[in-house]
Amino acid sequence: MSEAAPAHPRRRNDPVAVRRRILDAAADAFQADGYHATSTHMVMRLARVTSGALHHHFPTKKDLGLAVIRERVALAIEQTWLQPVQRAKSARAGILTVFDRTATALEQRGSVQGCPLNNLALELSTADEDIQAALHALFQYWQEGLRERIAVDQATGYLPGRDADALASFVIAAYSGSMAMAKVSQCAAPLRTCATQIEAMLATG
Amino acid sequence: MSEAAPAHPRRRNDPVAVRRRILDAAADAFQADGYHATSTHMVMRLARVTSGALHHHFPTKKDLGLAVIRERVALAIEQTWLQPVQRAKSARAGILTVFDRTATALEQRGSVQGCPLNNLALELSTADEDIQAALHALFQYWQEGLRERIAVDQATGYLPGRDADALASFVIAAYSGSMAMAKVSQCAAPLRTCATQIEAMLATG
DNA sequence: TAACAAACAGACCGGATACTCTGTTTGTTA
DNA sequence: TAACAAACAGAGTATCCGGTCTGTTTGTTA
Repeated sequence: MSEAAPAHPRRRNDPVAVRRRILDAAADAFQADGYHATSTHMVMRLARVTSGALHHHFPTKKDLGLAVIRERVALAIEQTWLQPVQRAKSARAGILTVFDRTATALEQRGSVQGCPLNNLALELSTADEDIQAALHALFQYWQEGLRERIAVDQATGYLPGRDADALASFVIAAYSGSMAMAKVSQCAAPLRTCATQIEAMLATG
Repeated sequence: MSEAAPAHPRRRNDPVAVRRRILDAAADAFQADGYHATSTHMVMRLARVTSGALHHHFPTKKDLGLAVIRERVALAIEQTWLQPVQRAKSARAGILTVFDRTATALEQRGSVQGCPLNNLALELSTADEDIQAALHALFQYWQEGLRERIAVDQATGYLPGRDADALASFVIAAYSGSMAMAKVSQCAAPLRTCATQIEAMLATG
């Protein structure tokens, strides 16, 4: 009477939406404060859900962590790395675009929280086998996406060199490391420096 | 009667030795499990000290963390990076030696715990101002040591290029990032790959 | 419409965690 | 030798944290 039913009738609180709220809140909190420093109570508050709801969707904190890695961190890599690199006119241009976008975003944001994958990777990869496996899979996904694009450019003559996989690994390492330095120094300079070096490297081959 | 007094008489339990034991235990535990995942109780057990002793030397866990960063992690950087690079016949040779030694050590060790500075940096640099400052100072110390050596090589013609500081920053970023990847993949391959790329880079300039 | 299960709400709990506090030994100093 | 403080020993505590458990609403299905 007071509320109109949606076109496709659903439960009062859409469980999919609740699950998404929890995942968003957890991803934000893990990114800002780290996994261990984030309490489930904090996630409940941020997502505006009760303990019952949280544990209905994610029985344990580890389940929540795994879901964040597989559904949020993976998405971040897809969107900030793989898609730009695939859509750019060259692997080199794509990589430099990602560095530039990231640095610019950090400068505008004011604070640097770092790369979500690296943050969780360094904190958790030695703690739990399942989480380590999930993180490892993401790094491989990242590297494989980059490798493919580099291989395309090499085939069409845009890039010299031979070992596309090594180059992909190196680019990811340089990005991860410069993000770590940016986080500690709270400025984007290490990222810009890194981009310049990689630019020169991909030019001379 | 049952115990002989030392040459220079001291208290029964040398407080300096106790402090060192605590610091060693904490450094190991932080490196293996991370700061938040390590409880003060665990540090007490590993160092074989009581709560009274621990809190006498380090009133809070944060004090302990700061001391580990300033007295243990700094030492690690000095010993594994700065000294080898300074003593090598060239910056390039020194850098490659460090990569090779690290990779070899990891291969022999079987497990990869990562770079202690990076581990703590990504976990804590956004959490506490004092700790962030200590970590930042260490990165600068590292970068400055590398920069000096690179500048020397450039002056004597061993290395081309101009911006020694940018190069130092890049090398540290690449090392940090490849250590992160090594930790997640639990193998030294990313380090070896990274070393090869840097070798080529420093050769062609 | 009766049975059933998904989706919570929210009180409750055992254990852990960082830290405190009091007492005691021991070396130093006045 | 008396006073004092460093260097603990170890019991105790407030708080928090992840997780459980029971009850209730609500949509679906037979």
